[in-house]
Amino acid sequence: MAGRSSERSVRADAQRNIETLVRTARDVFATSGVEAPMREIAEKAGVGVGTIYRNFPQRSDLIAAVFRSEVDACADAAASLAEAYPPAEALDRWMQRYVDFIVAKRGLAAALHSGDPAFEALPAYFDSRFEPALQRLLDAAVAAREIRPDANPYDLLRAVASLCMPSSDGNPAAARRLVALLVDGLRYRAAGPQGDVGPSHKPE
Amino acid sequence: MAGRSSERSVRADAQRNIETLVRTARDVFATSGVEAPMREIAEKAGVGVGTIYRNFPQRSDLIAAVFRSEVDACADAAASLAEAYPPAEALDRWMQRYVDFIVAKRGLAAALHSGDPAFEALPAYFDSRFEPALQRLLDAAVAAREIRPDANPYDLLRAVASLCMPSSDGNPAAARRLVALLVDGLRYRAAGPQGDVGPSHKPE
DNA sequence: TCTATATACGGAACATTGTTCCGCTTAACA
DNA sequence: TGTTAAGCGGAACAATGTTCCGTATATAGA
Repeated sequence: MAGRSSERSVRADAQRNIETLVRTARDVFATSGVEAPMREIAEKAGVGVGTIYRNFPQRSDLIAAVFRSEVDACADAAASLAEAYPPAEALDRWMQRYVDFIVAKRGLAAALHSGDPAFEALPAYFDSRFEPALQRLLDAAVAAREIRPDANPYDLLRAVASLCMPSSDGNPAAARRLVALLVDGLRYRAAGPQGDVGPSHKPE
Repeated sequence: MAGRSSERSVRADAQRNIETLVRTARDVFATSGVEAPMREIAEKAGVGVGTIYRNFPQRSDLIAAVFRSEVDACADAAASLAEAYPPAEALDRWMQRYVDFIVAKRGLAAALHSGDPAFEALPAYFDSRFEPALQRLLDAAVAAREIRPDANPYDLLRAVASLCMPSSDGNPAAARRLVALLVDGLRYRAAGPQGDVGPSHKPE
């Protein structure tokens, strides 16, 4: 489990299976919900259930792995977007990407509150990946004088998540519009006076 | 389910069993979590599983019934408290009662987002019971000039629920303190200028 | 390249739990 | 008190999480 420096390195087929399983589980969860049977995932991945349990001792471990992998994918998108677009546009696009993540993973998010110990560390992981990613986008946009300087990633992430929660039931489009509005509010042109437009962290 | 005026009235033992089951299920859910086996509930209630399924065709129906019953208990407490205490104190006490409800029913609340059709109507029921109950407490306190007039029940209920969400993981005491602070903020003495202290509904 | 062996695999078997079914019991009414 | 239908208990069934073990194979070393 630890490094590859132990007696024998991890077998290549095992590594392949782990990756295939996480990818397949992601798709199955998206299609059939997070309560999909393990057998179905095993079958779609072309492995036996034993293989799943070898790598993910509990069902919740597989769910957690999918969640982590999706967090990674979304967080990594920040760097790609930052390279491909001007700061403000990269920020816009990443926010929409983040909305997609929140909406798509609502089912998983509900499972997180189930009290299963396998999920304990996930909120911290969420923050540890998303806050730095967003911070970098914000910094770049501020440096380019494209947005107001007084927004912090923690509040923004939570504000967007909150905006998505109620509306994601019906139409994701509504959530996207709300978030677009919020991000627009960060821009200089939208805030003549330094009003309380963007969500900023106020201790007290 | 409807009235007692149909052919034969509901048999007394059936009625008794329904009530016992809801009460027992509430206790079992509180102790063993909302995923407790039906058999355990049946056993603790002293009935067979068949009896449960006669009255609650699906597991989720029993959960919904427990939720509704707890909402009722909490909402009804408002009237009792209004009779027993001066308006502002009744409000205080009911808010703490509501905190207890939110904290205790977090497990159920997570289940509500599972997409099960049996839970579809519960949020609406939640509002339909709590908003009028709190509205009455607020009106009384406003009439007695004990609190600011510009708070609405919808925002207050949601604000308190939000306050409880993160902190309820560790210690309910923290949630209670936060809510106490919030309710204190409603009082006249805490708000010299008409600042934005209490949560008030701002369209826009 | 070939062999030894620990690693990993597949899937049947087991355990737990939601749900159904049906023969028996009993409350309600005349 | 007898009739009847509602209600009851719990065995049986079905679905699903998890374990186990005989078999297959990737890897290291000769």
